[in-house]
Amino acid sequence: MDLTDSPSPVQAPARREQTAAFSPLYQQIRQLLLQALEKGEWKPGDMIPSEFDLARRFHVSQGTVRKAIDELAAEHILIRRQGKGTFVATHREPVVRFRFLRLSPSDGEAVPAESEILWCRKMRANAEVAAALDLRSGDGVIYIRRLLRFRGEPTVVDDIYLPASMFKGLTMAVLTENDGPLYGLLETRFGVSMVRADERLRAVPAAEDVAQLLNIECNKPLLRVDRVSYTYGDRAVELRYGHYLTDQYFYRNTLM
Amino acid sequence: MDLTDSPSPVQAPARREQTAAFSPLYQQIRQLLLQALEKGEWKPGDMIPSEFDLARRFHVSQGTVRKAIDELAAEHILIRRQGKGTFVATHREPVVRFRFLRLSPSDGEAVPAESEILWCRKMRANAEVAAALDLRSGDGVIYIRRLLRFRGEPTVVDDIYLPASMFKGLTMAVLTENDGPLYGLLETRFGVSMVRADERLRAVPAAEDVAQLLNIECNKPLLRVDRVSYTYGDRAVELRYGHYLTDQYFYRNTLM
DNA sequence: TAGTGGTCTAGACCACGGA
DNA sequence: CCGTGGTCTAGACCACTAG
Repeated sequence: MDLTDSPSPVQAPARREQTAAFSPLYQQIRQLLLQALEKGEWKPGDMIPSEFDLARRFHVSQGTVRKAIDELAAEHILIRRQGKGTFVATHREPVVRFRFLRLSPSDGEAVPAESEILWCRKMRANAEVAAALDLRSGDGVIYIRRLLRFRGEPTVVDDIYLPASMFKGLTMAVLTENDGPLYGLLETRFGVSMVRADERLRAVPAAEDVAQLLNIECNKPLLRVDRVSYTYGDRAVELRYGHYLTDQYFYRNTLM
Repeated sequence: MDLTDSPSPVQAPARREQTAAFSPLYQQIRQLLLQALEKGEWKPGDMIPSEFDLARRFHVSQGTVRKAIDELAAEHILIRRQGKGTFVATHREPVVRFRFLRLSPSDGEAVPAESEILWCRKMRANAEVAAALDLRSGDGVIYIRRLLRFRGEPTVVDDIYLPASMFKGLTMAVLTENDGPLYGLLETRFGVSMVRADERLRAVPAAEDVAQLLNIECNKPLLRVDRVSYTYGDRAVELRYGHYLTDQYFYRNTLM
């Protein structure tokens, strides 16, 4: 029984100042679970302890742990499997990739992307990149340009910026030998899990270099997707400019 | 105490066939609540009965009602307000509109849209419209074309198709005198609440008529948004083709 | 002060997966 | 068969709002 997290349980909610910000027990448990994930106590794909074990560890009831896990499951940070246990989500599972790559074919079946790495080099962050990644201008970043094909058709050009300090050893060779999703690589090799991303979409004319890669004429309309990805604790760890050719594919979204 | 919904409570989950599809009590309650909403028992903006009242009505515990309401609140169909009650969501609240109109300015503050109705006429559904709205080709639909401006700048052209049978009396005059959101009008005047929408985004060159309305040159890249909106029970009730000018605005999205 | 939603508990039992 | 998550209950108490 591990008590290190809370020698005197967690802050008892009963005895608190009326004026203090009220934080329910299950939210505190949620934070403790997030911290454990951040520390790497459980890795993507791992099963975490059972609800009763966690309840003992945190000195709360199983129902309270359950509610904390409910929230993390709703955020797709944890995944519950009845009869088996609760697991740390991983981008290696196709169901997760599906959430982050939102291109679907206008007709026909969805098909896995074929990725070709065109560039990978270290450089210094300009003001825009630095601002997005919460770095200082001039800090080291890894720049990756890649081309995605579906059924052999060039469809997406991605320009990706990652903080160099977090991904030491990420080279062309490493990227090329990885045949799964990029986020899967970042997870297993660097221990960084992407949990959320904000995207901004615009229609833009194709620049010359992108047009060449996609085998289209210059100035043809492309869907440009600017993405900032976050890991636990809302820490931005990736800036990505995507150019999507949407003749045969579309970006799907559900409003609720 | 109203028992009409369930003279013999709801189906007791304890005594069911192992092979039968298992539906937890709280899901059955959720369905009953949805049916009540669909019947119009509570209108958008209304407060629904308290959790304890509903528990008595359905012969279940308050906790079970609570879980049903939790789900409907997560879907933004109901809205909980601590200390006040639980309310039926309405598109008149700005917080809801914000979820369905996802354009944000590249810089500066968000600003309300000014809507100008350009067309409103009844016509017959072609195959594409009929398929999207689950109608037969040739069924009556109402076609609306409108222009949205932000700070006076023409930014969005929407072509909207609605089943005529559901929106009898929806005319140019009705649309013009309505100064709130379209979905608010459909709610209060026709009792149809939009609960969910699926969108498909592409980059396309501006057609001539749209370019004129947006005051841009022909073939300039536009973000085209095809939307199908649903009311309770996954019933499609609106097909909308939007053309967004994304020079000063972008479509925002969060991946989780 | 009353009424609403929100939290937390303890316990019983069911559904599911795997040994 | 056991261990996991999933459901349901009853009851106590807290937090928020409004009259």
